[in-house]
Amino acid sequence: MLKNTEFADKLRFSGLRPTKQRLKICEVLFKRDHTFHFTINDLAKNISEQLNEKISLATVYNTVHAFKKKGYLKEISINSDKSYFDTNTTSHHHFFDEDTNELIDCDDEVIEAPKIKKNISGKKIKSVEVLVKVATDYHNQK
Amino acid sequence: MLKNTEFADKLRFSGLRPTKQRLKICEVLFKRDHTFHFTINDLAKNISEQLNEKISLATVYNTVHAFKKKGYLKEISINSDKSYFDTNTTSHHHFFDEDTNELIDCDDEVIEAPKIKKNISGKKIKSVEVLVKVATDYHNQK
DNA sequence: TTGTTATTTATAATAATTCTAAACTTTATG
DNA sequence: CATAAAGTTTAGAATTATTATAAATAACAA
Repeated sequence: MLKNTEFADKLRFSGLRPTKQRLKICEVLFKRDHTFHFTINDLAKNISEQLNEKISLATVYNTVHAFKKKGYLKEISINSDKSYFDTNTTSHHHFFDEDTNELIDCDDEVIEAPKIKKNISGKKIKSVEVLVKVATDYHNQK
Repeated sequence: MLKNTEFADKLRFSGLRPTKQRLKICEVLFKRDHTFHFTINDLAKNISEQLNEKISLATVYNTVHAFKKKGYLKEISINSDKSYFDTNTTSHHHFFDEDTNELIDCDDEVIEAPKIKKNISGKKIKSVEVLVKVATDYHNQK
């Protein structure tokens, strides 16, 4: 768990100025025990509720994208009209519960890394991710 | 390769009335040798170019969603502001080329199905899909 | 300090998608 | 085959997520 000065150092180190807004967003995102899956709106809501402060939506967008670019956040692929982000930036997989729209992280202990037997020639593999969609049995698949 | 009357039967069989518009969309989507990855706009463009006809965008949306619900199309998960669909509804995997934004299908011969060692209790697995992102080496990961 | 550069902000612009309600088709039934 | 009921199509409006803009502000280096 990082302290605020450590966030500042880390930001500076990545070439991002440690502004009030960015430090607050760090608090909300990274001062937690578990992975956080969120949309920009979830995050904006958390900021105003937890810190009782308002950061302009544009800044939240800017910051999330800056953090993603620096590798502090990951964008998640699910079929959706919104973008989801993940504070877990390690290589990992997901269960997606179609009943509740909940996304659950898991690692290679739960889902064994698939073997890639051939690759596209001239290209390097950047990431390998598995998405397992689940639902209760009676639920029609979407 | 299906004929138009066969499309009509198939639609009727799934409880969808075989309207002119739906039959045309079937032609564009399913009278082809290879998998088609498309956005709604790609499809609308194909309709107007190939058939030289205009189907209302709303209808294209309606139809694609109806076809998806009936299992004739699959929605694909990539981080994007658009929804992508796939005429390949079998269980399969994807390479995503970050340089060109191209999506390439592959099956278990190329990417071995990952083993799911634990599942969420009370849930049934609806699908298991692997997404492999690739890029040329010098390319910064997105 | 002071000047330069990065960042924040409110707001406008854009783009994908969904909604609406009227017109039109398809289908089932008498 | 006439007709009514139900399903579809349509243009356009509405909604929603996201990006762009440009002026005000804050951080940094000298």
